[in-house]
Amino acid sequence: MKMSKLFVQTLREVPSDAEVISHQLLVRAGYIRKLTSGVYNFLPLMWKVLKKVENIIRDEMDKAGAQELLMPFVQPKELWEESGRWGAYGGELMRLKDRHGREMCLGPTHEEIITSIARDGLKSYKQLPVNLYQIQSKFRDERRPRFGLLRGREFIMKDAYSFASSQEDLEKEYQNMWQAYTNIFNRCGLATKAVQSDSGAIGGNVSHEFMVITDTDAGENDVFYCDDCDYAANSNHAISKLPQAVIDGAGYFNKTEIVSTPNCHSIEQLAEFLKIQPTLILKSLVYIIDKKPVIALIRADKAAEETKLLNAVGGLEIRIATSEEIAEVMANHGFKAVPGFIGPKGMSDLTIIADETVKDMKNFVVGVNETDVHMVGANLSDLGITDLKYADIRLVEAGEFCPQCGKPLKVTRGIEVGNIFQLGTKYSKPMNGVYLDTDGIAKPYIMGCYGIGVTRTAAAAVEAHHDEYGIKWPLAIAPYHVIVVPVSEKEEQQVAVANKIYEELRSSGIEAVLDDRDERPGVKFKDADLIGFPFRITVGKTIAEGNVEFVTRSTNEKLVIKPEEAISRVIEAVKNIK
RNA sequence: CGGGACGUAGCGCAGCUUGGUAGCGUACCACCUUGGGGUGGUGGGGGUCGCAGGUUCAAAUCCUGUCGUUCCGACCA
Repeated sequence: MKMSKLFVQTLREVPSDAEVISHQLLVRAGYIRKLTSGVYNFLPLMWKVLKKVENIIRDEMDKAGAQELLMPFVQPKELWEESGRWGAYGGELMRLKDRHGREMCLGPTHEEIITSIARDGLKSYKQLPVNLYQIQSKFRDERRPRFGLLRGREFIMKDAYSFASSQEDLEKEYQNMWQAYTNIFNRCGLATKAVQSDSGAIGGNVSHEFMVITDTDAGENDVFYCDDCDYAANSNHAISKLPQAVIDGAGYFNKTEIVSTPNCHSIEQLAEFLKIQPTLILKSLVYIIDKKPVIALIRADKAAEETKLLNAVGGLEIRIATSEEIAEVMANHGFKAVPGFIGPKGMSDLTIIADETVKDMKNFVVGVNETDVHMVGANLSDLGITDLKYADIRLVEAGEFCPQCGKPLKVTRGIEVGNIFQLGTKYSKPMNGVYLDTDGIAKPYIMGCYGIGVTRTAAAAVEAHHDEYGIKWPLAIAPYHVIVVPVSEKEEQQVAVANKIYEELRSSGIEAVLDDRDERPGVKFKDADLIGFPFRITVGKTIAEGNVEFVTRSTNEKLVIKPEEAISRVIEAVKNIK
């Protein structure tokens, strides 16, 4: 491809709406263009990158025995009602009506469709196990699209679904996909960590997320991991062992009584006022889960993790209550305490979830729904709670100890590029996706699903590989392998040699660009760095000695070598990725 | 969805307070210049000032509404 004809417009300035580096660079280097919020045009350079990522995925999925198909993007409401998700899936599901008023949605994922395909075709245990996948655009009407391709509304995803007749076969396929994913991300030049993750409100099934570790804002997930063993988990799923703490207030309080604690609105103020550790305080939080108030109790030096709490309740939507809503809950129970003094007392008609940390607390401090006082030396029996459910709803913090080996946990941020999930019969059961087993009995498929964000993977590669000048694509997913740059279009010898190198590269199957623009060298170099060609062959004044300059973008290492050697280095590198 | 900010040329922005010819940089076109890290100059093309309504002799500017974008909090590939 000649640079003069390549469809790319580079920008000097950062677009005002681009927050993270991958978004900024992909726009500046002419890969993407926003159409509307969370929806992007993939321009020719981007499309080449995406196709390479897709083809790596295809190759590994096919090797792993999966079969590619393609399902529709627009889906009928009826299937979603069968699975129960028409109601359960929130605002992310883009719903629309056709001209006859039939309700449809844009596919955010395809469990319903694949299950309907499977139940038509997979009738016998003899046909199982099977793994089917597609690579396709998805649409999720995100509450807040941001970070460019990292969280778009329309994005390209590889989604695979496996069907098995036993849990053992499912687990075998799960491991199979785990290995395929490891291969895929390695080939894309991305180091990933597989971490345990939350698997949604329904069912306690197994799932792992593949995270690209980037300690920047672009990593939206907190990942806790242990250096001494293989433990790694998303913050919404992580567990930990806690260090020893003072959790019995017997030495601090002689008896159970109500004491005055004026203006102690925060845990810090209260702990300081009473001259105790926060570990002796029971914190009471009010959440709104599926529109109903829920009381969460936790030792006050720890924070609640909302996804865990949501799962403990079995709800779909969670948020912290506003002060108005707290006032309303108080009023409904005959209290009028302000936040800071609320507690579970007299709230037994509400769902009350207590964190595991609460179990061992004794003679603690707790709010009793009366402003400016707390009960000290209290135990749960003093509060008249009749119904209490214990669950782990605690947010893990760095420095707590690994649940497997007891060493301190570390935290980092990660971009989730893939996820594997043991679904079980979550969809096959309600949708009547069944096969006949050896005993002649119809049984639901035991399913798994496996996703990779294709567009997100490409963006994550930019997050992981760039410098102040631009992108440093891993060779396997770069739009082109090499750019050949004659320094001056006026120098006949430079132009002639550059042309010859370019033609030789092309005839060797190398994806090359020739920068034939009549631009100053600075412009050409800046564009080459920004766009991120893995190799640059510059033909300049050193051609007088028969040499060219060979620059490796990943390291910015510069060599002055013969043209033939530059060519063979590129050919060799490209051979090694295939 | 709640809270803040912003909509003026492809991109980045000024102008608005105090109403009166729509500007700057960059990108694009032409010519000259320069030729190893976004060279310098001259001349050009390109804008219903997000949209609608209102006030006014006159609205980018003031008022009302609306749509869009974006940042901060709860979900996910």
